[in-house]
Amino acid sequence: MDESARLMTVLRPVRAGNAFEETVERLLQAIKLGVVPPGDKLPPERELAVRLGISRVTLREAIRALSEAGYLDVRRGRYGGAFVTYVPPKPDAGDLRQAVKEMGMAELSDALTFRLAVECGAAQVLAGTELTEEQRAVLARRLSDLDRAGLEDYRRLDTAFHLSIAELTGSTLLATTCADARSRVSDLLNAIPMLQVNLDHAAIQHRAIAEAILAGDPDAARRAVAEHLEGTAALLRAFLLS
Amino acid sequence: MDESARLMTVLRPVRAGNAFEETVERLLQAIKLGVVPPGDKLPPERELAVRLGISRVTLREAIRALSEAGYLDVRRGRYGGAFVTYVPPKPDAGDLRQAVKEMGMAELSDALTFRLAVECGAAQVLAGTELTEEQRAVLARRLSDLDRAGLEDYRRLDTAFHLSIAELTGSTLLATTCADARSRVSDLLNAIPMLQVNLDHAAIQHRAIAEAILAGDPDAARRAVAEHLEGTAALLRAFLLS
DNA sequence: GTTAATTGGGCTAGTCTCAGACCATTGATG
DNA sequence: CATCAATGGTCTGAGACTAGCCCAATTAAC
Repeated sequence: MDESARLMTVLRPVRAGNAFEETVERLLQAIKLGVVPPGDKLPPERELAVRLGISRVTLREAIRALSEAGYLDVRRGRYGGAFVTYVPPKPDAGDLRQAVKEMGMAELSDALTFRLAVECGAAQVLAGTELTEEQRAVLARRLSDLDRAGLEDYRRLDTAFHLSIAELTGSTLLATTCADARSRVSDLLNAIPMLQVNLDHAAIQHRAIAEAILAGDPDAARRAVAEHLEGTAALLRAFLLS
Repeated sequence: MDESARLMTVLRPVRAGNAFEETVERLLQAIKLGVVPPGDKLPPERELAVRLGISRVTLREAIRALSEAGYLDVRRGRYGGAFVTYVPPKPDAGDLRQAVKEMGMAELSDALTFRLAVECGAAQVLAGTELTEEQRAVLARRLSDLDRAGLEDYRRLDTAFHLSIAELTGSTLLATTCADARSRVSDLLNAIPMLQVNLDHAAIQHRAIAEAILAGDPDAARRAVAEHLEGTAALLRAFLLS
């Protein structure tokens, strides 16, 4: 609360790391968020390097690192590419404690608060928008995909549902921010055991979120998202103490 | 709404530009948000370079560029430094149209949506928190500073009030995101003429925001911020058409 | 089989960026 | 008026990053 708190905020590091490190982070985000699902491959190196705005050399270093770490399987030749081999580890409370330990409690709390704010904001904005039939269909589709998901695909489709809300606002900034917020907690979410009672509960909350948005009720949308995310956060704390 | 919208979102450029360009952006943000007010100086080069995580050479290039552009006055010797000379230009509808033209309508709409979402999210989160006496005092202080502000300081203190809300949540991520969102529209806000009737209106809205937060009412806080920002956005559009 | 298209693998010369050392200037203080 | 601490100004050698080019492997299609 210092007068110069804003100095710390604005005059923070310009770059989070070198190009190699940032590229690894970004690819890991694509993999862990399920943007490129297991079995699919990344775009060709030349194209990907252009998209990411880095040289192919740097991109290849990042891909090699992820390949050695077991996230990718790189194959040469036509119809080759960097195939995603990563599948989220089975939920485990030990992994969870380990992940939180590496992260630190302050950072965890920061990440959870951040996610709560931006996802509530996105839902509220979307609920306050006149939606086209196509937009409504996309949202409904994501919800039904999630409802029908098996345990294998649950996390990926859950991510897809949540991120779709931000994407449907049409704001690129908001979409990237929500993706960033989600990826900061994705390892933790993956470590939470998936009990049927919790899944049922989440399904009801997801439906409430979609309905509030479709009904054009920003307050209800905000409340529904807040309730859902606070429930998830509580679950996380519970398994941390177990 | 394409299935691969998420590919575009995640596999976007890793870096917004080279170190020099990003540093100029960041310093400009500090100056335009009033984090370093006119007449004050930036931290010494050596210290600033460490904070920004860049070399002194690169930092000096950025400072020289801003100095040549008239934002800074650099003086040597003990008690020297890079002094901020920038004062926001007088509001002008022509400047506004010019700024919007450079920005593009799509980007403008993105920035406004983004700001709406993150600032509402921050207010909602803060309202849902048990506030200490110190936190309440900071918020009240920022509000009264703004109420007593002259036209000279109005924008800077308005920024301070808005950013304090995010800072008080204790989330660094949220604070930096709100600062980023604000700086994307700060040139536009500066170009809006400050009519007394609008200032009076804004003062009432600011008070409503603070009261909702202090009362611990997330829905009211969200609504108050949304109303305030939508009012500002409407004002902006009005002057764009004038 | 042969071919051709696609994709990963690797090299090089040039530019950007960095860390660290040293120089030049200023002005408060004794 | 001499001193000295704080600050900007400058240089250099090393490492990171890039653009562009060509090579190697793979496989569908003929």
